[in-house]
Order: sequence, then C-alpha cells, then structure tokens
Amino acid sequence: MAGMKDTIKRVSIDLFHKQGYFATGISDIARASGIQKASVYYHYANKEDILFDIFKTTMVDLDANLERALTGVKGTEEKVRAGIRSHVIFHIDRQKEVFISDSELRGLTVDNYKTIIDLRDKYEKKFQALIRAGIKERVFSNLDYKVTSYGIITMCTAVSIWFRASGRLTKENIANSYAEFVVKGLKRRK
Amino acid sequence: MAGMKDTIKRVSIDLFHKQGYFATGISDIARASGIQKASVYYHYANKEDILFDIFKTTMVDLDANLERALTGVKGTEEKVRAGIRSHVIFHIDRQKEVFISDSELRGLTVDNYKTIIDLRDKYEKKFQALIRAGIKERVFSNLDYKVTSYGIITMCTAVSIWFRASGRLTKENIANSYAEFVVKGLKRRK
DNA sequence: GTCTATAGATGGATAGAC
DNA sequence: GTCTATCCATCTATAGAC
Repeated sequence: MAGMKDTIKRVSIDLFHKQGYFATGISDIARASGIQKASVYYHYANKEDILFDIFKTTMVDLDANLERALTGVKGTEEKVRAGIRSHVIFHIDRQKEVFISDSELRGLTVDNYKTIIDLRDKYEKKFQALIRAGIKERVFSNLDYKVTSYGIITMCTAVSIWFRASGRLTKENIANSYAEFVVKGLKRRK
Repeated sequence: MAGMKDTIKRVSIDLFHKQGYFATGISDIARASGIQKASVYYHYANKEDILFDIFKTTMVDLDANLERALTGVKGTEEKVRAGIRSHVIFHIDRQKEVFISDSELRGLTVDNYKTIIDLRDKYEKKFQALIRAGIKERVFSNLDYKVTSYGIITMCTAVSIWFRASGRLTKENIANSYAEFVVKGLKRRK
C-alpha cells in the first residue's frame, strides 16, 4: 500500500495532471518521490509504463463502478440514469486520473494504446446498448444511438475538467442534473 | 496565400493533429514544408508561435462564425438551435484545428494561454447568456446554466474527435440532431 | 529567404557499486 | 532497493554565409 511503487504512481498522477505527461520528467517524479531518478527504473521499466499503469487501473475501476451501479436496477430509463450518475461521480472522485486518461492518450505507443482503446470501447458499448434498448422499446425517440452516446459520454466526462470541490454544487447535484438532462433529451415526446 | 508562412502553418496543423504538438519537431515541420529547419525561424519566432497562431485564428473564426449564425434569428429557443448547429458544423469543417485547440493547450505559456482562455470564455459566455435567458423566460427548466453550458459545449465540441467524413451521417444530420437533443433537454416539461 | 553548421540544454535510460 | 555517474539521442534555437 505505502510501497515506493505506489508513491511513484501517486506523485505521477499529481504531476501529469498539473503539468502534463510530456512536460513531466523522470527527474521530477523521482524528486517528488524522494528518490534518485535511476531508482524509478527499478519499479517501472520506463516512463510510459507509469502512464499505462494509471490508464489501466482507471479504466478497470471505471468499468467495475458502472457494473456495480447497474446491478439490480430495473428499466432502461432508470438504468440510464444510474449509469450517468455513476459515470459523473467517478469522474469527480477520480478527477485527476480520468483527466489524464482523457488528455494523455498521445503518450501511449501502439500496443498499449490498443489495450486502452479496447477497454474504453467495451465501456462505451454498454451505454450504447442502453440507448439502443430504449429506442427499441420506444421509450426514447428515434435518434442515432452512436452519435448520441458519444455526445452524452463526452458531456459527462467533462466534469473532470471543470469540477472544483470549492464550487456551489455537490457532486450529487451535478450527477442528478446531468442524468435528468440526458433522459429528457432522449425521451420521446408524447 | 501560398506563401511559405502559410505552408508552415498548414503542415503544422496536419502534424500537430496527427502526432501531437510535443511529438512534432521543428525538423518535421521543416521537412514537410520543403525547407531547412533554420528557415522556419525566419517566419516564426519559435515553435510555440506556430501553435499560438493556429489557436488564435481558430478562436477568432469560431466566434465570428457564431455571430454570423445568430444574426437575424428571433427567439431564445431558435437562437440556441442556431448556435449549436453553427458550433457543430464549424467543429466538423475545421476538425483538425479545433482538435488541436482542445488538446494542446498545454503547449502554451502563461501569456498566450491567458489570451486564448479569454477568447474561449467570451465565446462560452454567449451560450450561457442564451441558456440563462431561456430559464428567465421560463422556456427552459430551472437548471444550473453554467454546469449545463459546460456539458452542452463539450458534447458539441467532441464531434472533432470522432467525426469521419466517410461515416453514415452528414454534418447537417449531426448538427440538427444535437440541436434537437439539447433543446429537448433544456425545455420545461409542460 | 534559405542555407550549413553547431551551440546548448535536457531528457530517458543504463552500468555498476553498495 | 537505492545510489552515483554517465551515455547518448534529441530537440529548440542561433550564427553567419550566400
């Protein structure tokens, strides 16, 4: 838990979030971790490995978070609400990591990139399936489920950019209001 | 028009879009422009200057595009529709530049950063003002206009990430369907 | 306005001692 | 598991000739 590898990961999340992956040097990470830069290489094979580790755990946790939020929920409309809420709240709770996951994809080489994109696709497909189901059930209006899902997910992901804990709204406020906005936008007019 | 400065800008847009700003070297830009790298510095003071030039013209054009789209349109609801449509279409027409403008802010130093953020704020405030007006007129439901505007703008900006000209949908399809989704999400339930 | 040549700095990564 | 020392590639930017 408090091992050096975790320390390196934790300070890297802070630094990548604050200054960006490319602007952060191994020496910055070492200094913030309290060791020499050569020692970083005992724990991680290279700089990209640190970034990949952050990406991987973030994506895995995000997906587990969604699954947990959806279990036991009945009805497409309620599932969408629950999914949106869990997505928004995760993007606030893990703000730094998801911000990195959205802005530093450029730091990954092909194989790692594919691994992450696959995980992301699987996650997004779960939202797409919900929207599609709602359209089929004629609860949602007849829109393009892919284009709509891209929009919805990006909108909810963006809280990681602008959310400030010191702001007027709690994360629950935001999660609920986005869930309502989305469901209203999706629903058929009577 | 076909001067070397424009060539440098054009190839830089391509390269920054394809590989990212940090991964693109002055030598890459020079090679793609058909000159030696030292010659690049005759046209631009440094690498950031090229990036800033791209940012600046993109933001100025984006704002002019919105103003043009709004002139003569009557009614808050119709203005929102027109604003969303113009935003989406601009983000498809100028896909590479807006993608850079959204992903490479890290490449700007403080002064340039502030200049761009100011322009962006002014632009976003125009959407916020529309949403606020709609709430006041009781056409839109009583939501937080700031949080909502962040979500809406990000959603519409994201077309620059995923749009492919080879896809099934035209840019007008997408622009209209986003405009409808947004207005439906904003409107008061009767 | 474009060239050749190179300065000058920095960054990732490795070797090998302890 | 962490250290010191260092290699080497790369990249931005400048000097000065043509």
